[in-house]
Amino acid sequence: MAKKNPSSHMTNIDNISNIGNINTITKTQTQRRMTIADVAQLADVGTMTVSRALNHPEMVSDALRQRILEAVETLGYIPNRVAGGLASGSGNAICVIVPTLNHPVYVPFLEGLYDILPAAGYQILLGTSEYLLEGEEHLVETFLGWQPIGMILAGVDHSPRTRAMLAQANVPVVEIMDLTAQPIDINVGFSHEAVGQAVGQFLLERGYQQIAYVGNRLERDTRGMRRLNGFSAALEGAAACKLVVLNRDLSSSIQAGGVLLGELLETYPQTEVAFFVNDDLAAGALFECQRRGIRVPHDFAIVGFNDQEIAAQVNPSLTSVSTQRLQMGQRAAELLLARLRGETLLANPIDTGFQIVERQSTCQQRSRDQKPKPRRAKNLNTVNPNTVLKEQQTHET
Amino acid sequence: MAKKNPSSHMTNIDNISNIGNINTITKTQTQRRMTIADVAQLADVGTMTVSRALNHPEMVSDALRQRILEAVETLGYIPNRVAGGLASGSGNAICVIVPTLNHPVYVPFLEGLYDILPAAGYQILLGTSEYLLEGEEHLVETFLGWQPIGMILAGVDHSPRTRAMLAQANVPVVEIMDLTAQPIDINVGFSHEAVGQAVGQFLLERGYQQIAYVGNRLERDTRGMRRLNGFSAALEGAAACKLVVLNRDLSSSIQAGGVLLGELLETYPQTEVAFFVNDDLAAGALFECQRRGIRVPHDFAIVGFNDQEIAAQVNPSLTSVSTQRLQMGQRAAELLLARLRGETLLANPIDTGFQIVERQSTCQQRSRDQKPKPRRAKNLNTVNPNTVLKEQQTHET
DNA sequence: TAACTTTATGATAGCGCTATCATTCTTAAG
DNA sequence: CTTAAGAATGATAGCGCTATCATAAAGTTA
Repeated sequence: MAKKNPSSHMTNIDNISNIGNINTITKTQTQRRMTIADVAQLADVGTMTVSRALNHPEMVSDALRQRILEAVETLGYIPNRVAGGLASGSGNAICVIVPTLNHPVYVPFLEGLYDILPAAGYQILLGTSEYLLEGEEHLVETFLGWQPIGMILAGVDHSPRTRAMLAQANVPVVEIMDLTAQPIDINVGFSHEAVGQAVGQFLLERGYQQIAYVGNRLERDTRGMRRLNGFSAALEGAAACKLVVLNRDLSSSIQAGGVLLGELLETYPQTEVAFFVNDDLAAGALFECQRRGIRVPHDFAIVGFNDQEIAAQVNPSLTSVSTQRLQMGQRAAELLLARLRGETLLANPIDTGFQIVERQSTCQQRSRDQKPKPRRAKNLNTVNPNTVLKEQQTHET
Repeated sequence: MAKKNPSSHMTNIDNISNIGNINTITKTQTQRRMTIADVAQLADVGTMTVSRALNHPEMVSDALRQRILEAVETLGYIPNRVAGGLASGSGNAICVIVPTLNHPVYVPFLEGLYDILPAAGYQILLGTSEYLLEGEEHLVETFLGWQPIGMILAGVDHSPRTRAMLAQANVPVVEIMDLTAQPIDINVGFSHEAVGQAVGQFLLERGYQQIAYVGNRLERDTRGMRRLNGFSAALEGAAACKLVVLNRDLSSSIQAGGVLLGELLETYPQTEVAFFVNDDLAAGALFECQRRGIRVPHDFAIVGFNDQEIAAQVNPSLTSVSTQRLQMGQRAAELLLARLRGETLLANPIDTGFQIVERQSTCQQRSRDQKPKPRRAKNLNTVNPNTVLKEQQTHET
């Protein structure tokens, strides 16, 4: 086959752009933005009446409200919330800090927030700390300048200055995705130690002994670290059991999973099962196994974390730990709103729990010498991946 | 094996929370937030000097600046940007509207923005339109109330009212992810028609005739629709060629890909290749093929869109169309900043182009009766997935 | 030394809005 | 018919900051 020209494409922009001389800086008329005074004048009322008509309609007579709304329409007036916030002494910004957007885990959580907070009239300011405490500190400082009425932080580890600023700002704070005995204020999450413990227990019960924990940038990933602690604690009891930890500095992703698997098998070829810090890594490891002809779970078993969609969909499907991410976001938002309304929070550190979802990438009973046939993966997609019991039944064939 | 108790875990919250009577509403001292006046008083200067010391340090003598910074430190003063923005007449918010966070495509794009804009001192307000023009309209209205100095919108389709509001607000606008002949202002993206065209051409060249386009919520997905238009146009020329379109209302995801594949094969069993609206769907279809024992690409070929990481990592790897998402975000941010600085933009509709990345899920030359052996997928992960030519060489064996 | 810059600082007046209180106009009660 | 109570509206004074101009202090030139 002849070498093809590289399939790179650019539309002919000339054809598209030579429509007119748009796009130079021809924003001519610097028309003043409409203010509440303009509306008041047009409707022949005072500014306060306009303000009321928009914010407390019930306080204004029908006739005037009608006239005012017409004026608003005519002028295309949009209230300046910055000024409004300043005048009323309380803005409506809620600041949210997550480690990264790059990891699909934070997305459902954010969705939970975006479902609720904007609908309640609040504006979300989002920032990413890149897993750095200093990043978080800097964001908190910046965000506080926006006079937020609430803050939502992923994680319970914060620099002292972060804590100091939050304390002084006197703003409701929700810490999320993790559980701590000393929350700053509100705390919604689950215990990562407990996850590690449970998975360790789970693997022991299934007869695994040569066990690996595979992470990525664990120095920064305090939650991954905490799972490791629980994991390691669970395995400590078992005498025959050996735990190795592999940790590298790759940008966490599917491909990294493949790379890490390669390293793991080179360094510790006797490893029977690996618990990965997330499902992307686990999936990457699985794909690499497929390429190398390693049978999963027979030759090598895989456990992921987060129960992302990919875990349920690959073949063999991945055993993982499901967490209530959307729910965490929603609960965080609800609790914050409740606090803003001045309500007393009954239970505070809220444990949203987790579930080990057992799928095909781990054996139900590891038998050291026997060679069980790989399981058929047929019709898995008709099984609702959200129901643990069903999925477990699948394995009971 | 005995039925295990469902592996659901909750940490004992009582153990954790009964540390003290934190967490009732015990935010006692409603200490007034520090203002610039407090700093001025402590440093024994005027408020303007404080303002200058913080915003234009070079205008203040060393001695005073020193004293002021100390006072700031002592009081833990954080400037109120809301008030500052109001006073100076120009805020520093930049509003960004994307269809969803749920789709990994928008994440690298947002990263591009978050790389550049906050570093330049701007605050990003992010909103999701959920693929609805009314959603976008509502967000634009809300956002304009924050007196943004710039807006970045995904897509070039907007409701008339959205356009009107943007026009009246007189704010620089960047439309992104798509290309149009009539941009509102700045436009960075690529042509989805051209993508469809190119993929159609690509498949024809490889000898495919029974071709499907598989989408999800195409009514809303104007860009997917536009790719379909280009695709269909490209196939129109070929006489023997038949195009079927499958479109459902599922929440786009890997699982949906499997479902859609099932439907496609039931309804049009003779289909040879399907072009999916995104890689998640394509991957889901691939996994379903694996479960059904359908050989890809021999029995059925798959083309995805977006060149997400999963496309390169699954086995067989997926042919897809790569787009410059991170770059689009960065360019958008840069162009917006340039415009804010008052610079003239040379080229305006900027076409960031695209590339068809040929991988293992499509045959290089479809031979209707011959049965080529499935290709080995070995060592694919040593190939840099960002380099098209290398990947194509892989196929030239 | 007078006249003129230059540099550093402060006083003042808003930015666009809303909280508050005063005023007017109704309506009900005595 | 008077008075009290309520409902609707407006005038005013800030919210915390910065633009602007005025002022004071210091340096420069002839």
